[in-house]
Amino acid sequence: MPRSTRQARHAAAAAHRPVRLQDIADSLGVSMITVSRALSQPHKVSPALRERIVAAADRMGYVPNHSAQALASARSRTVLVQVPSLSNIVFIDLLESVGRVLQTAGYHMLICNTHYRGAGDWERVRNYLKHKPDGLLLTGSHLAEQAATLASSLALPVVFMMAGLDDPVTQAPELAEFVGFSQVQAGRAMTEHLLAQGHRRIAFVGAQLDVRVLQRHQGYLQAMAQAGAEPLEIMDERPSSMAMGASLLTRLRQRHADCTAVFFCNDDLALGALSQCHALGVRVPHDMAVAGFNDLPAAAFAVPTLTSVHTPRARVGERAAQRLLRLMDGEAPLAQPVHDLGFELRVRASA
Amino acid sequence: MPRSTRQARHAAAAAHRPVRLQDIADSLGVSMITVSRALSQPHKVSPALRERIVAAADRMGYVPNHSAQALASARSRTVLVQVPSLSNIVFIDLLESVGRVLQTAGYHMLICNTHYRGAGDWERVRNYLKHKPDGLLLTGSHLAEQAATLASSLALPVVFMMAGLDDPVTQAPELAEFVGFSQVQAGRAMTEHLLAQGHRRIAFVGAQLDVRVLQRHQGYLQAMAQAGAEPLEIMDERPSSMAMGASLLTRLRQRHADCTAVFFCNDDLALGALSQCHALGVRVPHDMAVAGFNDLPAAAFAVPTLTSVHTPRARVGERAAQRLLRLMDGEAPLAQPVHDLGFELRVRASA
DNA sequence: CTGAAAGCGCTAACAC
DNA sequence: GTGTTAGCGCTTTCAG
Repeated sequence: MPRSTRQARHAAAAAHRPVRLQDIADSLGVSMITVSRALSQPHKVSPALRERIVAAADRMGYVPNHSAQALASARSRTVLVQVPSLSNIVFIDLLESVGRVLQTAGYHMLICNTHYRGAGDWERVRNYLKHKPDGLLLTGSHLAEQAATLASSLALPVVFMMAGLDDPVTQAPELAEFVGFSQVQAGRAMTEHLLAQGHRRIAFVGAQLDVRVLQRHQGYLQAMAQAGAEPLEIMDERPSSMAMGASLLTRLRQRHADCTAVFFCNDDLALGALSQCHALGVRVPHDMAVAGFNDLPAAAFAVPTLTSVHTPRARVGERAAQRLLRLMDGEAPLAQPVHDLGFELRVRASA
Repeated sequence: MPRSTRQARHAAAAAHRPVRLQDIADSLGVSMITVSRALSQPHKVSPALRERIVAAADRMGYVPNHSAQALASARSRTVLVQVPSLSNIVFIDLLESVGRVLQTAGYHMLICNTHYRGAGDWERVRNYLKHKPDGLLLTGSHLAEQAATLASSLALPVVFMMAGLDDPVTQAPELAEFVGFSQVQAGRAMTEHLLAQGHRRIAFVGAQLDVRVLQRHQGYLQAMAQAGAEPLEIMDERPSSMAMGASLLTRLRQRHADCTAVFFCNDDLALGALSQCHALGVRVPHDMAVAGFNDLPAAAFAVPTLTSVHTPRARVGERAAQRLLRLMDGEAPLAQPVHDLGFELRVRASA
């Protein structure tokens, strides 16, 4: 930092130095610790004094110093929440509900966006550990192994969201639980729905091939195999988007002209495809049935309305946060640490 | 905390106590401060020693304690970012780009979701000040006044996002800048476009009436007044959504049957309305022209494609973060502290 | 280039 | 119910 800056900063600080506990204590002629208690453990201070202290703190504009609190108490009241992306509404809903629960409990949320880096995810998460979170909320079981080494050595509770239902995680941390639903079963259920409609030439189209997409794909394969139908797939690693859905639909029509139904790994792709069908004059579902996954708000308003799998994102976040709060409170993990919140097929006009 | 819990925690901590600078120093027979410097100001330590220290830190699994760093250095390397909602993609895009810039610069982001509380927003923000952020990124000028008192007394730099272009903020903090575009002008431009198409009976439909929506409405009113057209409005305080758009469209048709064009305050409403038009057999744009605002990805894929105003959200976040970094670095605010990043009309099929 | 001393603001533990 | 003492892990002086 340049010299002049430091001086300026110092001058400002000197002019308006933040109020500390000691300042309040001095102004009232009591000890600092009493002020501390009055503010954070009110029942330990006599009502009369407590009131005077709270009033003084208010008047003087006291703002606690979180770093000092965390350092002295060895509790940061902070939870590290990892998500692979902010562009996917699934994770936004997760963050929203997690945030609500944690906020109510007086915890703050540190968000780590790993940008779908896959293998590099852990490095990102690691970078946030310096904040000494009291607990971890992770999406995706691919972090389980590393989290295990870390969390068990630090005795840090972890809850995995949207994971652990399909691949019973062997390397999981001791203080861990899992909240989600079975992506495999969900993929399977949708495929079975399409089969039940009489379709045999059913394609699976995936993009942004992360763990969850591959699991849905597995479910698709299982259902197709069981029905003795030949799988038709288009898998593209590039990020998912409506534009991508439109272009994949075109590719699908070229590559598998006889295909009568398509199961997209998410609604963004499906919605883009729906739009492309309209543009190409492909009638949905008459010429081609289209299904998605996640049940975005837009699915029910598409033309035609989109058949999809509704996933309990908000409830996953809520439950995960609630469980983590208990674990951070010292409770032992449940004997059955896997919470299956299920999913629902939403059959609409497109398939 | 129950007694047993505390003991368990303590036992675990004793077993695997986190590595401190002192531990590394001891293992190498140097002083703690040298280790500190080797890790955070490498140029101040001889290359040979530095290398040994870094290796040891790595081997021992050292993780710095952010609270201790912040407390000792009086810099938290944390930025408080306030958004009114996570359900609105506008703010997600903002967070995404802000996050990218800050992460690169080694800052962490503390997200404060104020849930469109309006007047209560400041209380929420206040609650995060205990983390002693080095800077503030706020959305909405309604926080300017309170931020001014606070920030100037704390010498905290602030950048306002999506604000300050319409209502020259008088009470702004000294160390403040503004990044956004004129919502009023944007609302006006869209209305003028509809007027230019020959429409006279143009309605404005708003929901979730926050500052920005009201500003767009102002622009609409200005354009209508200038054209000598009578304004038709439906304003609903409830949260915005596609479902709400559908129901507001119905209400509009009932209340103003002769209306030929409608300007929705955002794309969510407009997309829901488009769907409802389809359901009601209202041909767009023939029977009714429909326009939105924000240019969501879905706008270009709607049927028919949706005319909207494209807003530079990602660029706003990026610029705001960049400017805040400079301010936190001690630079003086620009003489012209208002950054107008403009907007673009995206004329498509619906209007 | 390296080190010693002091202290950031707060809370845990133990008095009284 | 209130106070005293000590220390959390690190960085900032200021010395050499």
